Amino acid sequence: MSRTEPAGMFTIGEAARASGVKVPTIRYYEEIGLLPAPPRTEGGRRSYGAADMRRLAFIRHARELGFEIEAIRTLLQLQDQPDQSCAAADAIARDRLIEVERRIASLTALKAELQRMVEGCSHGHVAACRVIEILADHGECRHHHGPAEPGGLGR
Amino acid sequence: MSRTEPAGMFTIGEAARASGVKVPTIRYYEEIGLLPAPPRTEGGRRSYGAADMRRLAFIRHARELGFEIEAIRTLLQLQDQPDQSCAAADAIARDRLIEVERRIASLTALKAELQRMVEGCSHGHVAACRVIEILADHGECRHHHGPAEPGGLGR
DNA sequence: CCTAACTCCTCTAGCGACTAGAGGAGCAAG
DNA sequence: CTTGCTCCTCTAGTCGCTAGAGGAGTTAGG
Repeated sequence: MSRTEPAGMFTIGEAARASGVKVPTIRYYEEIGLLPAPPRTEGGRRSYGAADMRRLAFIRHARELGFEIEAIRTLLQLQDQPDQSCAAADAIARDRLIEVERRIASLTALKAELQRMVEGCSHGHVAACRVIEILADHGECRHHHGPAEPGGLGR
Repeated sequence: MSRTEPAGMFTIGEAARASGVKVPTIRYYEEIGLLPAPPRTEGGRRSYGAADMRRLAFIRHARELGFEIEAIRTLLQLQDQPDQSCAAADAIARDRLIEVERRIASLTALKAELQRMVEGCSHGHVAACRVIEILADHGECRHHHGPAEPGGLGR
C-alpha cells in the first residue's frame, strides 16, 4: 500500500466517495460549522478520521431525509450528549414527518390537476389547449389557493 | 369614485391583491421579463391593464402548480401564438406530472422511514434513541441512496 | 393648504444549500 | 522529471424570491 495519509485517516476525496457527499459540499459543511475542521497533513490537506466519517454519514442521511441544516446541527449536538433525553430529537423527527405528510397531500392535489390538464389536451392547437386553458383560468380548477408546495415550487 | 388611475387600469397593489402575487414579486417578474413592463402614470407608477392581470393570474397559477419560471416563460409564449400546436405545452405539463409523481413516491418512502424513527423512539435518553440511531447508521434502513428530493431537501 | 398615513419608487443585500470556476500547489506513477 | 490527478483557497452564481433603506407620489381629513 502506498498511502501518504496517516493510518486510519482519509482524504477529502475518500470521504466524499465513502459518504456520497461531494467534495465542495464537505468543505461547505466545515465552513458552516456542521463538520469540525479536521487536522491537516504537512502539505495542508484535510485528513479525516473515523469519527468524522461517521458524522458525515449521519449528515448525509439526515439531508436525504430532508432535515434542514439547522435541524441536523441540533441532532448532532444531541448525539454528542447521549445522556440527555431524546425528546428534542423526537420532536424534530415528528415535525419533519408532519411536513412530509403535508407535502404529499399537496403534491397529490397537484398531480390530480396536472392529470386533468394532460388528459384533457386534445393535441390540437394552442387556442383549444386544455393545458393553457386551465392555467389561464384559475376558476376552472378544484385547486384552492395557497402555495402548492411550501418552498413555492417542487424543485 | 376617486380614482387617479386611468379607467380600467390597476396599481401594482391592486394587481397584487387580485392575483395573490406579492408586490415585490410582480416587480421581480417584470425584471426577469416574465411580465411586460407596463405603462407608467405621470407620477411614475406602474399601471396595469386587463391583459396584464390575466397574465399575472396565469403565472400565479402555474407557479402554484410548481412550474419553473423558464417553463412558464415557454407556456406564455405558446399562449401568445394560439395557432401553433399545443404539443410543447402538453410536453411541459407531462414532464411536470412525471416529476410530481416521482416526488410523491420519494416522499412516501421518506414518510415510512420517519415513521419508523418516531414510532421506535422509546422516549428515553439519546443513547438508546431510535431517531439518532437510524440517522447514524444508514445500513439500518430500507431507504436506498440518491437524493430523496431532487432539490436536495423538501423545502 | 397642510399634514399624516399610505402606497409606491429604486436599489442593494440576503436567504438556503449548495455549485461552478479560476488559479495555484501537492503528490503518485511512469 | 514530467504528466495527470487531487487538493487548496477564493469569488461568484444558482433559484425564486424576501427584506430593508431611503425617498417620492398620493389620498383623506382637518
